[in-house]
Amino acid sequence: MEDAISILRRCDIQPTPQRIAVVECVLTSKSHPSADDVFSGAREKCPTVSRATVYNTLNLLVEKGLLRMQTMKEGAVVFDPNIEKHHHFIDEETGAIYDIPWDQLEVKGKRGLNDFEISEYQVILRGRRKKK
Amino acid sequence: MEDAISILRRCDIQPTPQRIAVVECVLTSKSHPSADDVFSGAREKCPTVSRATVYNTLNLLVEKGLLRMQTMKEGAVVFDPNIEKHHHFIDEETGAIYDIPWDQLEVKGKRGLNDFEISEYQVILRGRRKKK
DNA sequence: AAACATTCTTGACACCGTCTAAATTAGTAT
DNA sequence: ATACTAATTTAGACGGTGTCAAGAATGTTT
Ligand SMILES: [Mn+2]
Ligand SMILES: [Mn+2]
Ligand SMILES: [Zn+2]
Ligand SMILES: [Zn+2]
Repeated sequence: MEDAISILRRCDIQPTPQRIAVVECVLTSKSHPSADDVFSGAREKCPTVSRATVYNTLNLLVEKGLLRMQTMKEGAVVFDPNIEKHHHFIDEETGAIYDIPWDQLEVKGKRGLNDFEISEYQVILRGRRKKK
Repeated sequence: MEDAISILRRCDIQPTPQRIAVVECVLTSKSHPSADDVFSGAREKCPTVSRATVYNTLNLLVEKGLLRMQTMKEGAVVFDPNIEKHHHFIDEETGAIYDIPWDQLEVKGKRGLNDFEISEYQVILRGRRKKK
């Protein structure tokens, strides 16, 4: 796993303790944390970090393409460290969001949408995860 | 087009002037209005209606299945009077949301998702609408 | 009219996300 | 090292969304 400082430097963002804490929280996450989740996590590594800095850093990471912002459930957007194209499954009971690999689903028929210039798309599935 | 009063009666909701105004605004809409859009519209028909009543009525209509709540853009959920299964295209420049008929897209490959019990799904496409 | 049930309005509240001004920090020049 | 400057962070205010509780209004029953 690449170092948080290296990641920030590679994107021309000065690595500060606050930003490092945010990066370590959000980029190592395998889930889809909200800004507040990241804030809580970053606080443990850097107890002085403020809410504004967390938001600023998250938005910066989105701008630089290290992170995707997704609006999939009401109440708050979530941040997705998985920047590869993929789909999502949302467990309606727990609220958990699962990544579905891109090649697991095939979407056909986009030829019919002549009026639209599609820059991206994804399938959003809802239901509940089978407990096995 | 069925009468707003008839719609409410059919769903065992007492038709009041406020609820009629909300229903007329949201169910005749061919777009995807936010709660605040509905509030503005309902105010014109019933200038005394309050924000709380608009929210209460919208939630009631969702419970009764006359309306779908969708979270597709950040900031506020939208309400969808089209309760048939369909997909959505979001114009990233204007924010407009367009319905894509269900049979215009085909999603295949759900066989691989054995761990998930899918109750619903939709494709969300983003881009910009071609001006022709 | 009086009592009751339903609905509506108002305003408070919690939360999300942005913004600004001031304070702190880091970097540079002398 | 000191002074100056630029970048960053912080704290709090702010506007917007959505919910809630208390009282007012409305409508129905006796
Ligand atoms: Mn979470
Ligand atoms: Mn709108
Ligand atoms: Zn994801
Ligand atoms: Zn729709």
